[in-house]
Amino acid sequence: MINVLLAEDQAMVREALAALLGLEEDIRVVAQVARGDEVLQAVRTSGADVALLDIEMPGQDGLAAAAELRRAVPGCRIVMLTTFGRPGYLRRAMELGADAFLVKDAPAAQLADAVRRVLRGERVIDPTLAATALSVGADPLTERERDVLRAAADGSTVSEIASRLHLSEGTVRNHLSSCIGKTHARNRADAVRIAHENGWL
Amino acid sequence: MINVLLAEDQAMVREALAALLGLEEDIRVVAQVARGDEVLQAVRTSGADVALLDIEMPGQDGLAAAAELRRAVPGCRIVMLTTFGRPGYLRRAMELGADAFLVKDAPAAQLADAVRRVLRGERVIDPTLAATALSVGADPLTERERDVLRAAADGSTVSEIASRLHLSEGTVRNHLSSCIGKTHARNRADAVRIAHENGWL
DNA sequence: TAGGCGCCATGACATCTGTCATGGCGCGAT
DNA sequence: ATCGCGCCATGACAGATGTCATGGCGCCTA
Repeated sequence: MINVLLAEDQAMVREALAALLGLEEDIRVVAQVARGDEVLQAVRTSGADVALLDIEMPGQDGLAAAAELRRAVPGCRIVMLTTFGRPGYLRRAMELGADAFLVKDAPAAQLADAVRRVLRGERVIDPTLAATALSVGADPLTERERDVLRAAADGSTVSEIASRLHLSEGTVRNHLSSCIGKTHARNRADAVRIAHENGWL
Repeated sequence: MINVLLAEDQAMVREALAALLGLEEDIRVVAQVARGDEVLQAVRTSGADVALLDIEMPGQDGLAAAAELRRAVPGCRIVMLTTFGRPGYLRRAMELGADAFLVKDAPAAQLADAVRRVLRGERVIDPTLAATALSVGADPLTERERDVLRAAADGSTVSEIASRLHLSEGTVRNHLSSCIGKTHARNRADAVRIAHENGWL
């Protein structure tokens, strides 16, 4: 019997996935959480063999939760399950040591399949997604450039970003200009969009 | 026995929801589609009593599908099911004559509950969401302003938008300025964000 | 039929943005 | 110990953006 923990913030989706996994004879959902920062605790008390982690979650995102889990409970297998097949997500998940990466677009049968396979020591990744992730390349932005671009993502002006990050306006403009260049964007908003789609923010 | 059609583009979520509804004694999922433009056809051939429609879907969004369905098969109940509780979505769904509006954040039990209730002629809406939708007010943008703002959403420049919509650059700037004023935004990107969050795009 | 409004346009203006050159500081690698 | 690079900053410039006044056209409504 495989013990699975389910981490997903949308209650209806989470419980639906639990119902789906419940149909399998050899799988049992032993814990459910809605926040990233509750994953570790729940894995410990439930003794789950596999953690199924969504990425977009409050508290702490699924990638951070995976990193924490990998350190604290190395024996627990990690399956990332996300709406968005952003190349950067896949890359970060793999660097963190996740065992599988699934998108919610995939047929439901792949879920139970992935759970069984990671438990046998296999790693499960959509080949198409892997290919695009490799072709897109790694995040070209520096730490600080990411900070600034994130701060610009909601439509803030340069002066607002500058005061929020305690920088001069010139520095903010320089960082943004650099982001625009590195992402091959036409302007700030375009750079935000591209970075977002690639999973760099 | 209640016959339900499920329209949701993410296969894993769709099949999970089907599994969830399948646990109910009195509910049967008789059709599943992944695109908005396949809803009507599927309702007709399956003879579903209730259509469960996601909003974000390829082909045609769930709201358009609901409008089409309401006209062609008035007897079929409509339950909107969406990730985002955007006020504009709720408002449009209600104006279209949807019978229920659920967000995926809600507990799973509400799904089957809503299906049963709409079949008894009730309308089901989250009261909190209804309150915010009313307080936010209706979409203040004109048809054309929405077009222009949509075209600006991907970070396009004024000249690109102008040529795409066959307008002069001045007109585009005027429309955008008007959008910024009506949404109380600080600039174009902010206006896009606000309109998006409110479900106006 | 007169007014209101959406839509399109022009021109002028102030401001914001994006780019570039330049330079200082700190850190890690060769 | 020198080089490269991330990081921060300044100043200057061109071009993009946002605002405003103004006006024409068509449509609907009072």
